[in-house]
Amino acid sequence: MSTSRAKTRDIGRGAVREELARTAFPLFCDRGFDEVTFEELAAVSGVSRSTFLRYFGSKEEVVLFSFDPLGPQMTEVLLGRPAHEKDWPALRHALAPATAFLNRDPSEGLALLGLIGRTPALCARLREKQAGWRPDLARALAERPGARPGPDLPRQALAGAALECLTVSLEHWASTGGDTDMDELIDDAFSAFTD
Amino acid sequence: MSTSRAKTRDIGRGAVREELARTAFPLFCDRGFDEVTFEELAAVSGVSRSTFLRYFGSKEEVVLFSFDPLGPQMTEVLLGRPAHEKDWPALRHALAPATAFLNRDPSEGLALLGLIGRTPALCARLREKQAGWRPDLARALAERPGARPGPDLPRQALAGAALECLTVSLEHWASTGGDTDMDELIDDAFSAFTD
DNA sequence: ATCGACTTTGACACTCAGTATCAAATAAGG
DNA sequence: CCTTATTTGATACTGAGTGTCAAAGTCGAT
Repeated sequence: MSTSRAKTRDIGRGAVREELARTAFPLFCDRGFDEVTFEELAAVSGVSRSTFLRYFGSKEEVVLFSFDPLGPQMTEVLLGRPAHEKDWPALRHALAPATAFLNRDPSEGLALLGLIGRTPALCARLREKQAGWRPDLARALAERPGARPGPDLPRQALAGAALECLTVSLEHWASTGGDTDMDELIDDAFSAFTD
Repeated sequence: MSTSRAKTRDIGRGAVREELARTAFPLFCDRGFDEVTFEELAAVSGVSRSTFLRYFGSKEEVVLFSFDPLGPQMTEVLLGRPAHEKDWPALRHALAPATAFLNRDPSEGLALLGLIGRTPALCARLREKQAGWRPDLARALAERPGARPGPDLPRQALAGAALECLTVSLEHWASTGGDTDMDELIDDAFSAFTD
């Protein structure tokens, strides 16, 4: 069947992307994102420049594609929160996939955030990704069980603010070397709106 | 004196930038940001490609440099708010320079936001700029008259949320063709956190 | 008005990201 | 084994952004 062939192909593609990104990451950290060319990445990975470029639409994607699943995951968590829970606490719980992703291997998460933080191009692209998650979270807020109908704008604002809380918390977490608990930081950021 | 010479030089530089950007803007709107090259911009403006590039570090700057004053302006407004005013309302007032900038000529503001909205590279860069304003706003929150000392994170979160309210409001304003009042939209976004 | 120091300009060359094309290699299915 | 679809790598190209240099322009001082 053609759909199953396509499916296995995508799985293989994903695995290759992960492998290529894994070999590329140390180079970025050592020499700086801007100082590494596709040619070197290809050489280190043992494929041609053409092939490397076919797996990643841009150099930024090599670093940031691993964030892609977070948007859908956060949306799913949000939709699964109980009906009686208020929007703001529900959004707080929806950030769990992000913290889980970075806490899986904290030292690597730290290296990743550090690299992004000192590379403007990566900051910009990650923010772009986050901005793409916001409408989905807002829609999930509208569709959650027990949601009251109303205008869209406040939900967009809440979703955007929640993601911004995540951003500032991660920034602070990375700047302190990861020795504070990430979830406590996010709680602090969130509580700025409730007390 | 060398400082006054330098000052007049910077004024001249700013005027040239404004002029170059003015002639470039219609081209971007007509043909799309990515389809216009520096060579064409230079040709239309009557300067060489080299000169054009010396005035703008990147093509995105040609469109976005006009947002640069907003950060300092918003910070200044925030610092001038009365001591008894709570942080959130004060931040609401601090967004005034942004609305003023776009409402000065609404149809041009609409064209500007439209161009940005349909150009991912411009979205990303503008978000980068906004992200740069956030720490300044947070610092202003800490330094405003009557500020209570405390951890930095909540202030960063508040400042980031305020800017996000601005973003979603402008997005909504642009998507509805500018026929709703911008300040009412921002009020709606802000009130999502107070009711 | 002319000189001399400084700045701006434009021409040129260069690196690298990203796109497109095509032929050879390779894998999968019958 | 053969056919067909996919992947790969080689090559060439456009355009962004950087750097250098010599010519042109600016401005103050004499």
